[in-house]
Amino acid sequence: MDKVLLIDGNSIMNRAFYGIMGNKMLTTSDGRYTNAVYGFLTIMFKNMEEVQPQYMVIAFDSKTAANTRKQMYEGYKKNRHGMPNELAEQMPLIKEILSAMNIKVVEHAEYEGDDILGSFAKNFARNGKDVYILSGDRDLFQLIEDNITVRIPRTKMGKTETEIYNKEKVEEEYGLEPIDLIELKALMGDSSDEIPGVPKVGPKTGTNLIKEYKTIENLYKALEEGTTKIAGKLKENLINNKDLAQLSKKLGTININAPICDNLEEAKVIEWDKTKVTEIFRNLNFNRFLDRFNLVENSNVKKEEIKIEVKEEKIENLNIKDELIFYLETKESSDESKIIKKDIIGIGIYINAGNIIYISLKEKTDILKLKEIFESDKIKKIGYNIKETYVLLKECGITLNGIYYDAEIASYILNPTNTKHNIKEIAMQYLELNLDELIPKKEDVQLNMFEQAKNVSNKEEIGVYVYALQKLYEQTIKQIKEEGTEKLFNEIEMPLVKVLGEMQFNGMMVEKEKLEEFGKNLKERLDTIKKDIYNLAEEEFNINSTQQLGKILFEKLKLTQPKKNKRGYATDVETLEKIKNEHPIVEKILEYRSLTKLNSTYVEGMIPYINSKDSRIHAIFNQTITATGRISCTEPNLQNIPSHEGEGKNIKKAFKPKEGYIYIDADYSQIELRVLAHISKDENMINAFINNEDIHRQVASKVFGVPMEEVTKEQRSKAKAVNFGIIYGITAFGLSEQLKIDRKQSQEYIDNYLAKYSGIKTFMDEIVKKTEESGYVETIFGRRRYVPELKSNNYMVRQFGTRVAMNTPIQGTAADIMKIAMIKLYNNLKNVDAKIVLQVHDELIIEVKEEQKENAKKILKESMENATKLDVPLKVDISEAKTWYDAK
DNA sequence: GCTATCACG
DNA sequence: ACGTACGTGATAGCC
Repeated sequence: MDKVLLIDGNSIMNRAFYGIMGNKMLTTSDGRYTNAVYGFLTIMFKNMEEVQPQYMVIAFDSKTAANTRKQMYEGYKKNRHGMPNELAEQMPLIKEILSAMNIKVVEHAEYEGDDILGSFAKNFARNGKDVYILSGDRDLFQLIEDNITVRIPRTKMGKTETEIYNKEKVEEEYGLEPIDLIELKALMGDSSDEIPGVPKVGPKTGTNLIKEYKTIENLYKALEEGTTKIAGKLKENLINNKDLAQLSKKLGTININAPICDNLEEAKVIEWDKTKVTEIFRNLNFNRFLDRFNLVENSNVKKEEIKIEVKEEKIENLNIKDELIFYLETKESSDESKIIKKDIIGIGIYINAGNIIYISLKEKTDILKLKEIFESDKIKKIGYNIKETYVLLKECGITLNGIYYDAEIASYILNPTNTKHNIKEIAMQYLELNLDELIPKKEDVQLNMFEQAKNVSNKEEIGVYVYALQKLYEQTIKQIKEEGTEKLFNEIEMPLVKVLGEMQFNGMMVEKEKLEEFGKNLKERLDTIKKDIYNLAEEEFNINSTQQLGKILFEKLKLTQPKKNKRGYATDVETLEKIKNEHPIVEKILEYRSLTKLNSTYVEGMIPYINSKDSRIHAIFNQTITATGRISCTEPNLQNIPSHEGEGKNIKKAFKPKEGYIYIDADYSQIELRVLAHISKDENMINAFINNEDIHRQVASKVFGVPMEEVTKEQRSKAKAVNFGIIYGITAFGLSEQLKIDRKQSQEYIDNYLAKYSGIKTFMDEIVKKTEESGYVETIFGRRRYVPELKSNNYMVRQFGTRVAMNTPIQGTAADIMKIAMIKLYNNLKNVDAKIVLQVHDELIIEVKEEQKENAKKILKESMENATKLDVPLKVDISEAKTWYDAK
C-alpha cells in the first residue's frame, strides 16, 4: 500500500532548533544560523528511511493562519511570543530546500499547519493510503484512525527515537479513542494554545466525563434534561461554562475539510533537483549531507592507497587456528524479547594482509557452525565491543572463550577521558585512517537510499572494520606496552569483559506488578498534590517547568529569592528548603518533585526494560565511559536506585531473586579512605584501619581535639563530611557549603585535619606536583588519566586539575580493586549455583541457590577482601536478603 | 543538544 | 577578584 508522510513543519523546526542549539558550529561563514534546518533534515531523512513514503507534504503555519481562531476567541495563542529571530530566519531556507527536493510544501493564509495536516491526512486515508504524520505536537492525536498514525520524535539518551502513536497506544495512554480527545480538550482546555476549557476540569474528571457521555453535546443534553448523576460544584461549573466548553471545542478541533488538497498526486515523491540541492548544501556547509547523498565528486579528497578486497566464503572452508580477528555484523531485531535487540547477520574475518573474508549468517543456525571456534580457549579472540558479542552469542547458546583483545577497551586504557571509542574514531586517532573513505560508496544513493532495505549486508564495510581492527590491534598493543599498562589491560580489563557480559546476560529479576502497584500509588498521590499546588498558586501551570515554577514562587507569591541561575530562578531542593516556612506551597512542590522523580525515572522508566521472557532487567554495564576506571550502568541505570532514606527505597522491594534463590549483598567498608591511607602512607590513618577503629570518629577526635569517647554525633557527622571532602580534593568553599558553616570555620577544619594527618597533606602536594610534571595521574595498578587542565591558563580550570589529580588515584584504585574482586569472584563461583547480578561501585550482589548460600557468602567475602594486599586490611560487610530492599 | 534537577557511590 | 568539592545517568522542558 502507498504510504504518505505528512510533516508538521513548524513543530519539527522548533524541535530541531532547540535540539541542536548548542552546536555553535552550525552557522554559515557569513553567520547565518542553520541548526534548525540541519536538524529538520536529519529528522526528515530518518523518517523517510523508516516510512519510505510515496507521497509527502510539509505543512507550515502562515502568519495569518491563527486569525481564524483568534476571531472566535481573542485569547487564542495570545501569549505565544513569535519565534526567536535565529529560528525565524531559517524558515525561508528550509522551504527553499524542500522545494529543491520537489517535496510539496503547503502554507495557507487561513488554515493553520494542523488544519493542513488534518485535511491531507483524512483525504489520503480516504483514498486508501497509509498516512504517517510527523510532529512534536500531541494535539494531532485526534486525527489518528486505523490508517493514520502520528510519529513523535524524542531524544532518549542522546539518540533520537520516534514514538509511534496509533489507535491502541492512544487508548492505552488516555483511556479514550483518538477522536474523543477533541471533547477532552474542550473540557480541560490547553494551556499552551490558551484554549480555556471549563475551569477546574482536569484530565481525570475530563476523561471520566467523556467516557460516559462521549461528546460535550451529549453531556450538556444530559445536564439540561437532568438525567445525570453529576452534582455539586462540578455540575455548577459545567453549566456556567457551557459557552467556554463549546468555544474550546471549536478552537481545539482540527479542520479536516480545508479545501486545499484537491490534487493529491502533486504530493508524489519524485527525484530531487540535484543541482539545486547540491548548491544549497554546499552553501550551507552541509558536508555530511553532500557526502551521504553522493552529491560531490570526491576528486579533491585524497584517497588512501588501500584496496581492501572482501571475499564471501563458506563456513565449511574456514581454517582458524590461533587467533580469530573478527567483526560481527548485526541488524536491529524484531524480537522484542531478546536481551540485546539485534540479530547477527554476518561476520568479517581477517585471514592475512589483503585477505579478508565475509561469511553470511542469515539463518539462525548458521552461527552455531562457528560454535567450536568461539568456545575454544586456545583461539584468541580479537575484536571490537566484545561484551556485546558475548551476550549475543550466549543468547544463541554459545559461550565465548579466549577473549583476548578488544579495540574499544584498548582505546579506553590509552585514554579514558576520550568520550568516543567507536571504531571509526579510534582508527582516525591511532592509525590516522579515515574508514569512511575506505568504504566503497553505493552508486544509487540519492533517493533510493531511503528504499535500501536496512538488513542488506554490507560486506565491504565490515571488511574495512576487520582491516582496521587488525591494524589497531598491532598499534594499540604497542602503545599500551610502551606506557606500561599491559598488565592492567591483560589481567584486569580484558578478563572483566566476560564478567560484565555475564552480569548483563544474567540480569536482575523484577516483580513488575509490585512496581506497577507502587506507581499507581504514586500517581494517585501526585494527583492530589498537584491539585493542592494549583489551589495554593490559584492557577494551573507546569510544575515540572522550573521557569514557570519560578514565576509562580518568586513573582506571583513574592517569596524571597535566594539564588539565581543562568536561566532565571533556581528552584532546587536546597533553595526551596530555605523558603519552606514562607508558604505552604513550597513543601508541596518538594513532595511533588520527589514523587515525580520516583515515578518517572524508577517506575515508568524501569518497566519498559523488564524482559517479557524472563522478568529480568538486563542493564548494560559500560567499561569505557568513566575517567577514573569505574564502570557505569545504563538502560536502565541500576547503580542509582534510591537507597538513602525516604520512600524511594521501596523501589528495591521489586528486585528479588527467582524462587529458591537468595541475594547475597556485600560492600566494601570505607574502601576509598582505606586506599587513601595506603597510598598516602599516613600513619594515623593506617593505624585507624589496622585497629578497626571508626574512622569518622577518629577524625572528629583529632580535628576537634576531643577524646574519642567524647565525640558527639554532630562532630562525627562533620568529620565524615571532611573525609569525603578530602577524597574529592577539598576546598574551604565546598566544605562550608556542605556543612552550612562559614568559610573561615571550614578552613580551620581543613587546616587541623592536614596538620594531624600530615601524610595526607604530603601526598596531596606531591601528587599534584607529579601530575603537573608528567601530565597524567595513575592508580596503583597503573591506570592512567591525563590531566591537561593543570596546564590551563584559566585559574578555575587549573584548580579543577588539582582536584582531579588528588581524587583520581583514590577513586580509580578503588575501582581497580573492585574489578579484580569481580574477576576472582567469577572464577571462584564456577562450581556454585550462583550468578553475579549487580555491581554498584563498592557493592556486589549475587543471586545464589539457597542451599549453597553459606559457601557463596564465604567465597564472595574472600574474593573481595583478598582482591589485593594494601597496608590496611580491606573490610567487607555482607548480608543475605530476600529482596534488594532487605540487604543491609 | 543544553540546562536544571535529582538519584547513586 | 574570581567561583569551586569527585565520578556517573535519566527525565523533562525549552517553544
